Amino acid sequence: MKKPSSLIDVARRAKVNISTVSRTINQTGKIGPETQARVMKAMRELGYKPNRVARRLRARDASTHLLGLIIPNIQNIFFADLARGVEDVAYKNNYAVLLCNYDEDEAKERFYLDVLQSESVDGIILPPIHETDPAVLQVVRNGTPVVCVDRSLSSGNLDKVEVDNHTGALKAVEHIIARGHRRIGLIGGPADSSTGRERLRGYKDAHAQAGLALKSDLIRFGDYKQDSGETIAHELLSLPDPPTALFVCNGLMTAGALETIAALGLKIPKQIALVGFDELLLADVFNPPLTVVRQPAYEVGKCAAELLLKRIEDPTRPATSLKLLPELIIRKSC
Amino acid sequence: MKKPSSLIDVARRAKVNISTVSRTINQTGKIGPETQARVMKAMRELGYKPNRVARRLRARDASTHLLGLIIPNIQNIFFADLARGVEDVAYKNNYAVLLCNYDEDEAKERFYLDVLQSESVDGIILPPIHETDPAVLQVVRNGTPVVCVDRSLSSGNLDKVEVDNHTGALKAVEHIIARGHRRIGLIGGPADSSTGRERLRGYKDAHAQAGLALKSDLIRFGDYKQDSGETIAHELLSLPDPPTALFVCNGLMTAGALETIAALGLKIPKQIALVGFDELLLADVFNPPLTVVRQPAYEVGKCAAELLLKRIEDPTRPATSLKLLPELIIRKSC
DNA sequence: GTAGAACGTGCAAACGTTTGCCCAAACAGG
DNA sequence: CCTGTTTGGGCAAACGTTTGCACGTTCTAC
Repeated sequence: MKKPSSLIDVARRAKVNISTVSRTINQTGKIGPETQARVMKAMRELGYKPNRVARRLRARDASTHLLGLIIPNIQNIFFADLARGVEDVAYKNNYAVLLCNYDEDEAKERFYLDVLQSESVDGIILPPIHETDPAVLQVVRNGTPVVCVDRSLSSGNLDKVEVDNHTGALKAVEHIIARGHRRIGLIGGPADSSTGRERLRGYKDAHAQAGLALKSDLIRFGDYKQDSGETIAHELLSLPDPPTALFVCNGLMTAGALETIAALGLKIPKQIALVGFDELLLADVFNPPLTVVRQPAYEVGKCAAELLLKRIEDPTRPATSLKLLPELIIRKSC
Repeated sequence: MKKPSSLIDVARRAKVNISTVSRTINQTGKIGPETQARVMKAMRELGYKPNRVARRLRARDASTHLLGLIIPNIQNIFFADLARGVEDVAYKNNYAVLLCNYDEDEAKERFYLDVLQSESVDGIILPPIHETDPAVLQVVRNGTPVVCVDRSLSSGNLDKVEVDNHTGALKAVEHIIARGHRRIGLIGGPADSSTGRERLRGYKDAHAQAGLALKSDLIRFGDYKQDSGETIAHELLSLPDPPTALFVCNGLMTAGALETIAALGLKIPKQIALVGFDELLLADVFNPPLTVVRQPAYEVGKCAAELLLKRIEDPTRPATSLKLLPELIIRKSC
C-alpha cells in the first residue's frame, strides 16, 4: 500500500508550513498569491489528495458533505426510487450519499447506524425499523440530524416525510368495493410496522364505511417480500370460500400474488380482481394493466433530502412533518 | 452536538491508562481480569463507542471491515440483485458495505472512489465506467483491493467477475433466428461499454452463422435506461420496413420497448417478437411471458465479494477472472 | 515620524486512537 | 537470597488534519 502524500510532503516541497498549505486548500486565511501558486504546484506534482479521515477527526463539525441513507431492502423498487430522490438532491447540493441496506435486520440496522455515525456523516435518512427504535433515538440524541422516511418514529419531534398510507389503502379498498366486491382478501404488511398498520386501517375503514363486516380469514400479513405474497395469495385463494378481490400491500408481494394467480390459471379481473400498493415496472403494460396505488417514492426521497439539508444548515429549526399523498391509478385489474 | 465519550473518559472512570482501555477492547495484550471488568463497567456506564475515524487514522492498515460498492444505477434490478449478493456474503463475514450510486456519471464515480478511499474501506467492488478508467486504475495502484464486476477493465490483472455477454446474446439471437425471423432489431447498450459491445458481437455473430446480412438500420444504441428503450423501439417500429423481432440489451430498456409496443397496439409475438436481456420482476407472468436471457446478477455479486474478501486476506494472490453464464429462458414472447 | 492596522506566515495544540517500549511487581529456579 | 522471566499496565509517539495565537513586515493615517 503506497503511502499517499500528506500535507507535510506538500509543505516541504513548497517550502512553507503545513498550515499554509491547509489554508491554501481551504481558502481560509490570507495567503500571498505567489505562495499559493507554489503550494498549488507542489500539490499537483505530488498528486496530493486531502485525507478525509484526518480532516474529520480534527474538525468533527466540519461538514464532510456526506449523507447516510439506510434502507430495508434495496430490491424493493420503492426504496430504489426513494434512494434516487435522495441522491439527486444530494448531488445537486454537492453531497454524496452512503447507502446501507439492512434487510429488515435489526442488528444490521444498528451496525450501519454505528458506521455512519462514526463516519461522521452530516445527517442520516432512514425508515426506522419500528416505532420505538432505541438505536435511532440514540443517534438523534447524539445530535446527528436524522430524518425519518416512510415509517414513523413515535417519540421525538424529528423531521419526517411519509406517505399517507391510510388514505391510499382507503381509496383502494373503496374502489374495490365500488366494483362490487364483498370478499376482499388482504395481503398486509408486517403488523409491527407503521405502514402495515396504516394500510390495514384503511382496509378496515373502507369496510366500515360500506357497512361490510370484516372476515378475519381474509386478513393476512406478509413481510413485504415476494415469497410471502405468493404464499399468502395461495392460502387465500384455496379457502373454501375464497375472496373475489385481493388488496396487496406492497409491490413485491403483488408480484408474488400475480405468480400464484398465474399458476392457478385464474383470470384477472373476472375470477380474481387485484389492486396493489406500489407502482411496478411493467404494471401499465401488463395484461390486464394493473390497478395500483402509486407511492411517490422519488418525491419522498427528494423531500427527505431537502429537509435534511435544511436541518444540517440550521439545526435549531423546528421539525417538519410531511405527508405525501399516494395516487390510485385505476387500470384494468380491478 | 453532545460530545461522545472517548477512551480518555473511560480510562479516567476506570482509573487506568487509555492504553489499557484500548487493549481491553481489542483483546490485545495481557490485562488482568479484574481490571478488564472495571474497564468494561466504565464503558457500559458511559455508553462508550469507539471512534472509527480516529481508529482508522491511527492504523491505516487496521481492517475496518468495510467494503465499498459503486454501481451505475440502483434502479436497474440487475445491480440491485448484484448488490444483494455482495451484501449477503459481506455480512456473513462481518463486513458492512457502503453503496454508492453514480448514475453513469464519471465525475460522480470519481468522487465516490475518492470518498471510499479516504474512508479507508478494505476493498471496492465496481463496474468500471469504461475500459480504461484512469480513476479506477489509480485506486488499484494505491493498493486498495478492487474487483471489477459486469464490465471489464482493459489494463491490469485484477480480480473480476463478468457475465458471458457474447454467449448470452448469441444464444438469444440464434433463438430468434430459429423462430424464423430475418429482420431483427437491436436495441443495444452504449457502444463504449464492454457489455454493450459484447452483446452486439453476439448479435452479429448469430447473423453471420446464419448467413444473414446485417441491416445497419436495425441496429441502435441506448443508454440502458427505460426511456431509450421506448424511444428506440419507436424508431425501429416506424421504419418503412420494420423488424419482426426485437433483441433488447437490458431490462430497463426492455420495459421501455414494451411500453412502445403496447402503445402501438402490437401483438407479441405475432406482430413483433421480443427477447430481452435481464430477468424482470413480472416477466414470467407477463402476457405473453417474456423470453429473456437471465443474468446471474446475485451470483455475480456473491462471487465478487468472495473474491474481494480473499484478496483482502491475501493481497498477493494471483488475480482470478470469472465468467458466469447467462441463461436463455424461453417463454412465449419469441 | 510614529502608532496602529492589515497582511502573510509559522508554531503548536488538538482530535481519539493504536502500539512500541519501558518498568514495577510477582514469581520461578537455583 | 539472588537472578531471570513473566505478567500487568503506564508513557508517549504517531496518524494527517485544522486553527487559535503570535510574530514580523509593510501599509495607512495622522
